[in-house]
Amino acid sequence: MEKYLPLLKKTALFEELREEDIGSMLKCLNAYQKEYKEGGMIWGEGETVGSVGIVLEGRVQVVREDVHGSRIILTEWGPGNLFAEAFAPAGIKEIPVSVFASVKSRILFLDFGRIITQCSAHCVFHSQLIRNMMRVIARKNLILNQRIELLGKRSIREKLLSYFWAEQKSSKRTRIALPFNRNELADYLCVDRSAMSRVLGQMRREGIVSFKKNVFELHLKEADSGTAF
Amino acid sequence: MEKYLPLLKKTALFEELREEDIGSMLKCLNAYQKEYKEGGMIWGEGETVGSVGIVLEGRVQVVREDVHGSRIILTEWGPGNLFAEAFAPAGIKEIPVSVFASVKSRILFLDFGRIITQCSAHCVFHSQLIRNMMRVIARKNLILNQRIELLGKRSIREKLLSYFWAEQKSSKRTRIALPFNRNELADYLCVDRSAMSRVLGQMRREGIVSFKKNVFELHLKEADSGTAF
DNA sequence: CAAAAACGGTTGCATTTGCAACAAAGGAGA
DNA sequence: TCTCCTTTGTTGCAAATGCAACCGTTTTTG
Repeated sequence: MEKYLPLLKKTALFEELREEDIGSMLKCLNAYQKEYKEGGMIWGEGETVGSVGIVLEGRVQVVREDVHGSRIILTEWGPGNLFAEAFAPAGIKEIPVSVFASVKSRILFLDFGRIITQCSAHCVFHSQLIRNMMRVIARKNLILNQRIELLGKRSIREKLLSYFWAEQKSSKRTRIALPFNRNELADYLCVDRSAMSRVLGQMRREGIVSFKKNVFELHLKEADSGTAF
Repeated sequence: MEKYLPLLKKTALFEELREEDIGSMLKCLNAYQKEYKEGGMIWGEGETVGSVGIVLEGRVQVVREDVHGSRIILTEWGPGNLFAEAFAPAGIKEIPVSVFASVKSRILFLDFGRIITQCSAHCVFHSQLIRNMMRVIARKNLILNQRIELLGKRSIREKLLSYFWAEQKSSKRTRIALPFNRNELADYLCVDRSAMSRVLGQMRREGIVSFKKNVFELHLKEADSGTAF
């Protein structure tokens, strides 16, 4: 466990807490780890969930399957990120989504009830933890709003560009390694894979992106977007 | 103010608190009201916001304008609902959205800092208030996820049907009065207004919806959806 | 009351998209 | 190495969508 303390210290949930305190808090939060292989299901739709997950290694996808079998990737998270943090505080019993490990992953689970309940006098960090939890959920809220904006774009091209810009901005690199293969990217942007492939090909021929496998490079600044459509 | 106490008691923020306590809490939270006329701007994109809003009367729309001028209605709230509750806890200074009153509205503002700060010993309700605040934000999180799912639908028809079903389910009526005119509905579903109008016309001719102005009736249960596409 | 603005529907047309089927390329395992 | 399976790109085609323009109706406003 010690191995992951530096990572945990950097997560939003443990912000402003000291590394040496986190260890003792984890016990207080009934923490346990579990490993998942690629494609392994962490939670299935309809399950009852009372804990939050933190990605220690690997990546997870929060997914929802339509009645018609069409699949949408709601969110995707890598190391240091929390997931399923909103269900318990919202009073949701059966979660409306499934969560998968998209690659071999190691997940840390924390008892949600313990996070928001002031335990005993000696655990003085709880109020900080609650504040942090609120911040985590609030930030996720903003991320979801950005996602809504992305999905509101009218064309595949705009969705791709918006997504690339956002990734570029957050990673601060021009070359970005997407956490998706083409199928997953299409499910994330909510478009048809082959149609997306066609648009990607057009954009490549026009010289505004280049890519190889899941590594993309954008030869267009956001400021140029006026010329892109 | 007393006039609105019954409404406030029913809001998620004051859940499990007694009506007579809410009055004194409002002072503690620096509460003040303001009235807006139809179309009045409550906050503009880029403004600094440290308070949360509660709709007392009327309706508000949280909106974001694209660079190209295309407009998307992120969320829409009526009496009893909170808005802008995520910015302050997320540490956002300049809000990335605008908020309008879509009809004549009366808004109650609460100082966010005061909500999450344990004030003094005599205000014993604060921990309940913080728990409630977390629940509010978490629930909104789920609502945003539903919105993402809606926008993930591939056709205007599916978006319309999903929206109608959701409205029907939450209002528990077959006839639903939408809080949108056609332009706004299109901006909410992120589609072209005239294209939407065309699809609505088709659906009407097929007999699966009827509508007059903003009152819609759906002659199709969700279970029938297999036949609808 | 009259003019202006807002609203909602319609239509033609070019483009985009979804869908299905197939082909090429790459990887994993026997 | 060969085979099988997954991934990615391509293509034809019908259908859906965005866009722009226009028109009739309703609502607002001076």
